[in-house]
Amino acid sequence: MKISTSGDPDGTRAPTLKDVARHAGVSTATVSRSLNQPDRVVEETRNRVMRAIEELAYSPNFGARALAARRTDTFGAVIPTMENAIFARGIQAFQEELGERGITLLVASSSYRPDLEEKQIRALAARGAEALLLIGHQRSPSVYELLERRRIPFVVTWAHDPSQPHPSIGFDNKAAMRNLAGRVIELGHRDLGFISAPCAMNDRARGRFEGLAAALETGGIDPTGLRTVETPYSIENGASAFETLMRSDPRPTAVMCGNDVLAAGAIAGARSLGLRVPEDVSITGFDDIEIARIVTPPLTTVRVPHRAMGREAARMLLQLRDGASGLRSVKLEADVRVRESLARSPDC
Amino acid sequence: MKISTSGDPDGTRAPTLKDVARHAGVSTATVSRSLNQPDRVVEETRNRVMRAIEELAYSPNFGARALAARRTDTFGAVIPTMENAIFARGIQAFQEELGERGITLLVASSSYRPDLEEKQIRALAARGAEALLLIGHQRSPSVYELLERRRIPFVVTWAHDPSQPHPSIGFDNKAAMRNLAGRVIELGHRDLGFISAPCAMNDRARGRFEGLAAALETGGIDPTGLRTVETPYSIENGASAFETLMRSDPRPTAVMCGNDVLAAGAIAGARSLGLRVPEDVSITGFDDIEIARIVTPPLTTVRVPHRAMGREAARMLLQLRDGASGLRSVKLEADVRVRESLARSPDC
DNA sequence: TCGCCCATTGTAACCGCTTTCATCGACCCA
DNA sequence: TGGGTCGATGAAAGCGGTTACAATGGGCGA
Repeated sequence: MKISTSGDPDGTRAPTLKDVARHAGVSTATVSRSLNQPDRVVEETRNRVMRAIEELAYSPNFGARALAARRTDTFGAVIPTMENAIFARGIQAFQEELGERGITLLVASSSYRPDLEEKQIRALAARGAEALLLIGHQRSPSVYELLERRRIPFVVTWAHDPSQPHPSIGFDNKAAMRNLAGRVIELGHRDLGFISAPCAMNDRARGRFEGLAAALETGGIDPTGLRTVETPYSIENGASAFETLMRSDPRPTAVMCGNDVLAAGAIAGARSLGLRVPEDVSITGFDDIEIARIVTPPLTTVRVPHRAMGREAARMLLQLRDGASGLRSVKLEADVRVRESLARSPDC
Repeated sequence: MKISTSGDPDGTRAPTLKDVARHAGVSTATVSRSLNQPDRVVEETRNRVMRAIEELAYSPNFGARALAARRTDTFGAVIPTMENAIFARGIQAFQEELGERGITLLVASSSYRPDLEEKQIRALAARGAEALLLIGHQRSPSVYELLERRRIPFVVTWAHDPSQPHPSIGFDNKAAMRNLAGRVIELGHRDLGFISAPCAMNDRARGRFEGLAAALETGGIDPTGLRTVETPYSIENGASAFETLMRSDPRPTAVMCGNDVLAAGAIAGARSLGLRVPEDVSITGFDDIEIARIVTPPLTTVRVPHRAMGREAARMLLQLRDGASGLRSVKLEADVRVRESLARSPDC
């Protein structure tokens, strides 16, 4: 057993290209080529190298490789939360699409906090992310400036707003909510409650609110009668917001929620108040995540094109990274899914 | 405006330390110090440097920094899936604990596939992960060998099995399931169904199965009467497995599930078969994730110490990274949570 | 047999950063 | 006033890879 000559008597240090080269009796260039351009190395040599790699349990240092090759084959995504499944399906599709192209995805979450989002974006940039997926349009101009200056292509998802300057792949939150609210109103509901995510710095939440407001106007309902509670996404918050709304007078006959998680909480809240859904009160959600189908009764909600967004975002980012420019935003459809949690108003 | 002298007429290249140094009229060493040991640089100089950093929208290249400093301050975790919330809370706690120590977490998922898990572990190692969190004991010896040779400390979570050679932080899946099954049997259930995750390469799933088998034996019930379906975790699979089980004769009066996701599916399946839970059939889950409380009826399940596992894993890994050795496995408690989905057998 | 070409491999510069060591003054005390 | 000390800064050597370019030698045609 030969003792390593470079100060590491312990054997503690991870093996490097140089170690492999020495072990195989070739130069570092040959090892590198064996790994990256196998056909440029004659088979016998390559086998020797591979054996050395095996024997030393070598794996290349990603940072060093990225540094030398000026290529990371890494994309990033910053999503508001991983705690519930809102973004899971979309990110999964995004990842699958990238994986097929040999690209690794780094996912970070911002907890819906703009400052953390900026930090995460910087961290991903520092780690060499060559393109980024972001959620929603709204963020500090300094972030856009950073991305611009670092020439990091990005795409906004989960929203579609042609008035925004940045390319996006998503759906019209406002229109979707307007449709859904239209259905609710058609069923005779006049006293509505709304449980929303905090709208500050969340254009999706705001869009949904505006959609609801627009539907009220169209339906000839006084928008000042709308009771709204803003609360972060969670089952518990949904339940307690629901209970708050139910204490208002007149009591809502339908409670619409900014997403399915809040709506699931609302259903739980209804149960604990002894109210039947939808006989006593209708409840709607948004997103059509798995939870929507398993609560009792199943939720009327808006089906969001999760997987399509992820897939399209991947395609667009790949093109952008490869130098494409002037790509157009993609608008996907988000349609209403009627299930049992919505029924005619008991007041009718 | 001074034109950069190093071949980058486009300004395309991300700014480097050198650019900042030149812009601020100092050496690269000073810039580096301003960032990493601010007190070793006189205030006026530091301000100049910071301004330059700001103006150039500089952020350090992580790979290069790691390379030079031989430190990444990055830990990794490989979990089987991100699609449902099984691991979300634990990982969240893990991340929080690490974040307080200035450590970044990289999370990868293996889709319950050993080959992918190994690949992800290698990828994390290549990215410089200084310690790893893994789920369950069972994996190829070559993985353990790799970790050993690369001297990457790791900890196994979501399982506790003192007979295993590697340190773990978790609970006894078998004992927990045995307890739960004991309750079920006490309530008079004799004909049981079990919906399990695929047991191959999943020691947690197998432990749960063994716990159930042990409880049957203790209860004097013929284990060959147990109907089992193995299926990957998902609501849909839970529902169809439930329907399969309900076609067996004698029909189970209680269906136990390997986790809450399958159980939620089972409840949905019961609904679509027109069966009442728990009057016609009892259903139990495992994990006590959010979903357990919001399905109707709420699930009887096993409360898993998600956050404690994540927190303890972080602490142990920090110690291991800092050279500690001989740390002992930690056994946490996982106790039964009785809710309405479990009732006395209708056969009684 | 000689010379040329090309496939194969090696040499060494460089990627962006940290860190050791040397340098340079300013300041203090004798 | 001279010498020693010490804090601030700079020069330069790597960290572990990739790759342009050079060197080598075997095969082939004339």
